[in-house]
Amino acid sequence: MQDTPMPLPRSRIQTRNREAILEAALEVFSSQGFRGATLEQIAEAAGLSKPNLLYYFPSKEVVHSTLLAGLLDTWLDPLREMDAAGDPVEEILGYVRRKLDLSRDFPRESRLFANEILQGAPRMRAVIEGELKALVEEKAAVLRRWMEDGRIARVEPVHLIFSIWALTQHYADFDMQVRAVLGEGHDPFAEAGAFLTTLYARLLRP
Amino acid sequence: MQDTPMPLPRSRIQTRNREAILEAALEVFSSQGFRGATLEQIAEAAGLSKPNLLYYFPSKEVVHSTLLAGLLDTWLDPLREMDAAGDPVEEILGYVRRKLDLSRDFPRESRLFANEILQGAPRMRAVIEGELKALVEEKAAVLRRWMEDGRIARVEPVHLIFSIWALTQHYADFDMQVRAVLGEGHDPFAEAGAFLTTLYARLLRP
DNA sequence: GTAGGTCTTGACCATACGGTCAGGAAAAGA
DNA sequence: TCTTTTCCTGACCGTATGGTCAAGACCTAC
Repeated sequence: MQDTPMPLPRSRIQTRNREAILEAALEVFSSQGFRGATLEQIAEAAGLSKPNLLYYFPSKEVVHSTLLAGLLDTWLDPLREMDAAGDPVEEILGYVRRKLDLSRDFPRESRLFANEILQGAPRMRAVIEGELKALVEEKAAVLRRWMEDGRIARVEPVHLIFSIWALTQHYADFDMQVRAVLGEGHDPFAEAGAFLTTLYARLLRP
Repeated sequence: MQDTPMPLPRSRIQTRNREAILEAALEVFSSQGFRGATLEQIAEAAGLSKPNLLYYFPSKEVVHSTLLAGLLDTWLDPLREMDAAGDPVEEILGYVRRKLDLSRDFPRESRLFANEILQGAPRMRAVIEGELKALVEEKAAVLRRWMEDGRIARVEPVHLIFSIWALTQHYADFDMQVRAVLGEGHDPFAEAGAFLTTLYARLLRP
């Protein structure tokens, strides 16, 4: 259920194959969900046989958990970077920008995460109730301070953060729908960037 | 793959059992995804045996498709109701309100839909590229008109609609995360209602 | 009541899937 | 080179799952 905590030494082959497996698993899990994915599919996408995959990871569960574990930090970093000492509107717009960039550059990771939460986060509950919640509370306090100082408009800070998650992740998770509705000749992420900048500038103007 | 178009006569038992199956299937599919759900689970939740379930529906696929088919209209109705003749801000806020009510009252339907889009909408592509796209274009034209008449601020209309989808559906699809971060003693949907009203009022003020 | 249709089920089937294992191929070390 | 360790695979196993079927229970109309 858990990878060895000790960073056991890894040969070049180990490193290469473990990476190939995780890359392939990301592709398959994010587009098929945990139960929808098969070890066969993952192994093939990684250019290995199924037993060989199971030589590097003891079970399907562990592959999935490893992927999720590596994800959260990347996902939270943009929020961590929001600096209480900076200019409020710039800091928030910067956060929106960085989060949208993640959606554009790592849509599979976003969908993997979405899949997990949709199913009730059976494998991430602890992390969400711990690390994630703590970070949100910390940053909500920063936002509240800015509001009290009259530097941005007053809105419920936690829901402000939710709105940023919802709006940015939508473009990764619902990519198919977004592109279908927009039709050809659009750059969803560029347009989203412009739209979201306007939206938050207007919302936050004191 | 498709239900009989003819509304064939149904006995009371047929009606009751088909309904029980669809209700149970909604519960299971929305929380486990298509492949994660088993006929056994659905049958049990419906109070039937597996072969009996298969007496009413020829396959798992058909149960799922039937569910999806019945969904889209409910999902699109709030947008359809947005009236070009009404007051712009009121109409848009009314749409947001109705969509948020759907998220609150039919979260399972929202998650079923989200699951489907996440996997690339293999069973809904046609409908999204047809009906959904057409409706969005129609309403985007209404919004654009309102902008040209100076009755609401100028923003990209289609992305405005996307933002409403993203923000309202987030509270259904990511319910688990929202509640975990908010902690006890919160009413996510009530708070979301207040937040979204403020957000769109400020965004749209001419 | 009873004949004819509707509904229900236990037993069964084929396949897919996660996972194991014994042994061979390939590297790495001596 | 020879030995040891790491890597890889074909064949296999047990279980879960979607789906079938023959036969019986239950309704309902006459």
